[in-house]
Amino acid sequence: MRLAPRLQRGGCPAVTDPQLTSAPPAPQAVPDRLIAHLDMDAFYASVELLRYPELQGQPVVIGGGRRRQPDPHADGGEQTVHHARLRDYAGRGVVTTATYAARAFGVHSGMGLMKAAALAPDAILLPADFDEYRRLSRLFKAAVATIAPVIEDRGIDEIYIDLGDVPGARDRTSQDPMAGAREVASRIKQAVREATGLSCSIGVTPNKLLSKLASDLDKPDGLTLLSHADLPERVWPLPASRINGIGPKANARLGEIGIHTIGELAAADLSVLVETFGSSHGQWMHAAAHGRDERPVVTWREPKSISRETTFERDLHPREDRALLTPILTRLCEQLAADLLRKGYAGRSVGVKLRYDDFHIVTRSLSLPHATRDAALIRQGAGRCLKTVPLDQRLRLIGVKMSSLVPGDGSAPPSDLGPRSLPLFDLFDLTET
DNA sequence: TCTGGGGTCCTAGGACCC
DNA sequence: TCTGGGGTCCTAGGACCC
Repeated sequence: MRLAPRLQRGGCPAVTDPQLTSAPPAPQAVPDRLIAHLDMDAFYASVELLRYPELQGQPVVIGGGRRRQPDPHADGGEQTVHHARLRDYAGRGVVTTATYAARAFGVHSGMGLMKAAALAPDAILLPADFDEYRRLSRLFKAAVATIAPVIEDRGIDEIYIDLGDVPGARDRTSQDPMAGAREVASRIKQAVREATGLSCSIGVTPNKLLSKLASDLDKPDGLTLLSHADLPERVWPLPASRINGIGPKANARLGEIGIHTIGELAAADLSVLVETFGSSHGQWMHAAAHGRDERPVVTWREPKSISRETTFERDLHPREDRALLTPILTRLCEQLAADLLRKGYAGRSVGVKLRYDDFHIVTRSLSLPHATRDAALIRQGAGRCLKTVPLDQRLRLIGVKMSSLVPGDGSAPPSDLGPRSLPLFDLFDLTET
């Protein structure tokens, strides 16, 4: 069951429960928040178009292989590059991103490349270059930070920005109460363009949920401002699946009870939603459809887990292909150990993940006595996990994960590893046990 | 011509402790 | 011997997101 994103009370130091205060706070005294969501337009594909401007306007798909062609411009750029066509692809890759020209053929992120090739055989296929995408990601985020420093990272190509304390963002004119926010968002778009040569789309609303929706309303290169008053006209006609957190499963169940749009979800009987999705998820959905979301912009969180996984070029049998599987697993553990070292964490829990040829997934994990980032100990733990898993069916993927992360190398004495090992005194327990 | 890799959060049952 | 409840940790699975 999907999370019901918690509707937290955002950043209020003194949480005021109306039932506990003598005078309820005046609604006008609490100013609306001003939250932006910024989404880079077809990010990976647009980065590739910077590198290969001659592909501008053509259908281009990013995805698949790990090989990268030599940079045609590195040696003076005179020779013409011969790009791979989608029709020549054979393998198990998926579309990571597609240019808008390729999307016109029905190609979209997550689609198998073989299927995409059937739709757009002449599209150019480029392998992903994550180092370059990360470089431009840092550039655009740094550019935003010069104007609005309160930023929540949501991955390589999108962020939330709290505009609340940005000078001028709350300025209003008689015609436009959002004039200040509009001006600040325009400056942010301009700064991103100057720093990277790329366009982005921004939504500005009172909360993250609506801003995420709004940034998608006018893509590419859009700027959309919404208030709660705009809900009936701009948001309620949209499909329920546009709400961040309503995925394919929840959407299908909504369809079964006759709910297709956000407006229908907003009008739905709360008790029916709670009955269908459970108390927490049902109430969250109802609140979301009414545009209510108190989550704060979070500028930093500790990572919860770090993992490595790989899909094989062909399905492997756990026993027959043991000679192939063993070094793959060992290598994943070594990469994971290196990731932990680089990021400065050790983990107390080791887990493995297997995807069988029928796509069924099995996971196993175990807790270690001490946190570690040692490849050999990770490998040992993964081996123990594998002993408890069915191994009579071909595998498509194998993965290793460390969780229960602690900062450092895991060498701290056990007494520093957590509350479990600290003496606990119960002041109210006067009995001897 | 099936469907990558790296994450987060939630649920739920059982163990174990008080 | 049974009754009773609350809390935390561990583990497995699943939905969802970028």
